[in-house]
Amino acid sequence: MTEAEATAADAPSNFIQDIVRDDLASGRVASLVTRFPPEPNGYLHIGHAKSICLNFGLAKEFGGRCNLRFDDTNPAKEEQEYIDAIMEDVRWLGFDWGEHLYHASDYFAQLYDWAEYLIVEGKAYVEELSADEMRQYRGTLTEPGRNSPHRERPVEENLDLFRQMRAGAFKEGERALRAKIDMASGNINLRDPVLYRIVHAPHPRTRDTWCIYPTYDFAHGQSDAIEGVTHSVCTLEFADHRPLYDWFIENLPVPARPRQFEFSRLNLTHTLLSKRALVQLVEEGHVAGWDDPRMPTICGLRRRGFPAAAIREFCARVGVTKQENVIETALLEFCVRELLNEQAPRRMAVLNPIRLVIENYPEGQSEELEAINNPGDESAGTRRVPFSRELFIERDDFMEDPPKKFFRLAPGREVRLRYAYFVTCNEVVKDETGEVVELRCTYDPETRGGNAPDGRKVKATLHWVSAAHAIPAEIRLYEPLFRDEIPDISEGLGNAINPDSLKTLSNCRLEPALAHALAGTSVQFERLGYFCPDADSSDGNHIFNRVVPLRDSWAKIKARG
RNA sequence: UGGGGCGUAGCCAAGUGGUAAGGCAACGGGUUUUGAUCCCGUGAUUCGCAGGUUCGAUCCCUGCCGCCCCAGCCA
Repeated sequence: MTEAEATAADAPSNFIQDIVRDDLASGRVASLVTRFPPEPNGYLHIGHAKSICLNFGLAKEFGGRCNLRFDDTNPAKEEQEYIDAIMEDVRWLGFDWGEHLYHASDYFAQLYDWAEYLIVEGKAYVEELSADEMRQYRGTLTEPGRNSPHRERPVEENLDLFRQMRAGAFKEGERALRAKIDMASGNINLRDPVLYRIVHAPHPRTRDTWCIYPTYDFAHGQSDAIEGVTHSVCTLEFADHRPLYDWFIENLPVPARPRQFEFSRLNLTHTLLSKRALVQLVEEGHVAGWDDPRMPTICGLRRRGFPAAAIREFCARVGVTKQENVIETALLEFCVRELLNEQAPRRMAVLNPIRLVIENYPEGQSEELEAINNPGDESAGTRRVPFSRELFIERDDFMEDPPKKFFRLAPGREVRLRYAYFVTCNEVVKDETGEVVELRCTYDPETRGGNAPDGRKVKATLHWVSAAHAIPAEIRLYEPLFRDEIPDISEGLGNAINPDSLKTLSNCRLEPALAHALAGTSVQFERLGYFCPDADSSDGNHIFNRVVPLRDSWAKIKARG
């Protein structure tokens, strides 16, 4: 168990854990069964990760199980592509549903029978009002609805009509099956909700077996009951549906009595998590795709280099309540740094190179210096880094006329090159535009490895690469996709988007050990941040994503002035 | 003006009758061959507001205020 997981384990339990514990203790349920029920009409995002961690986490904690169930009741919107992507994402997050992979479509026959049962019981009827007319009859939030003129059809007629629906006798929208509950209910979900609608579209799994499909309300609770789900955990916006969920459970001969519990969904600053907004980002071309590293999708986060364990830790830290919340992205980044600090090997890379020539180091000579792979983990070992007369250092690490608090390299100043030598800047070479293009320095051979035998100290340690040995690379720096904490997209996405969300640096230099960095594995570029090879990389074309920068107190000092 | 949910620090979040945990962020200080990590320290005379009950209220009662969700044959 990592330190991070220990922290999460020590956290006080949330209200759902309390409910489960009580239900198990009282014997109301023998063992826990939860489910994660995505609709395969889009990609999973970090909000789903919270639900996945909750449902699978509960099952693991209490020795129960968690089913993966696709809520595939609307073939007009759903696709196999999404089903496959969702399974990949859930697995990547570290969860296993074992044999328990289900689809609401597995239950279409049973659901159909239950619909007829309701008709026979006089609790459902075939509607032939149009969607528009139904809206008229439904009333408003403050006014009760009126009964449909078809509400009192005889059972036989309803049965006949419903069977005709199933047989394909009608076009979409011409008929619908409705529950007969209460058109005057304050809860609009109880005003004779639609149970079945006609959809003439092939279903990804059942193909053309059906042309009528159950609605979410008619499918979800019954699916839970069929699967023996004991605790059906969903987000707050479904709380209004609970009375309907319970109505079906009470009025149908279902094999079990699942119960629904609601928690508040995750919101994150500087991003949007609604499926609609995410689709729009992709379709309008604001990002390169669902897996663009700026996207809050699971595949985007994965490509960016966020470890699954960091996402799990984040989900554990945000808590589970019924309170509306907007989590600062700083917490997510903290979880990523916490884990990567522990695990990521250290390397040196220069993002914005400036040449540094050591005048008293022999031309043509080079040597290898030993560097520690992870100062917090001795078992990570060491590596050798080539050093020579001409190096590159970070442009930000030199100032010709530095302010008081800047203690990196400057004319006449001595600093340490990490794991190498002390160097002193003697001369600044500029081009015709006045830009600094080269630093002429001398080094002290006695400081090999980074320590002065005479005990003299130096204020800064810089990262560097040997010019002749370095490998060129492109590095992509990411900033939040949206300018504001809570994006205002009322004028469209364009105005809300951060124009600097992606900055591409094409003149970067990496130490040779980075030539074989593994995809999906992050490394720390010392003093800069965590980086991860991008999928766009190819042989000889190294591309890295910045997962998250290191904390930077100099940046704060500089910003204050 | 209907129904449902929620109000504890900048952001999360415990506590639910005995005198406000913890994390993130922020800000100080120490260590440091990463201005990183690590360590130490600093926050609520107060729990949306107003009354009431009580020796005692964030917690119980009453009223008020604020925010979110619901009028798809989407989920």
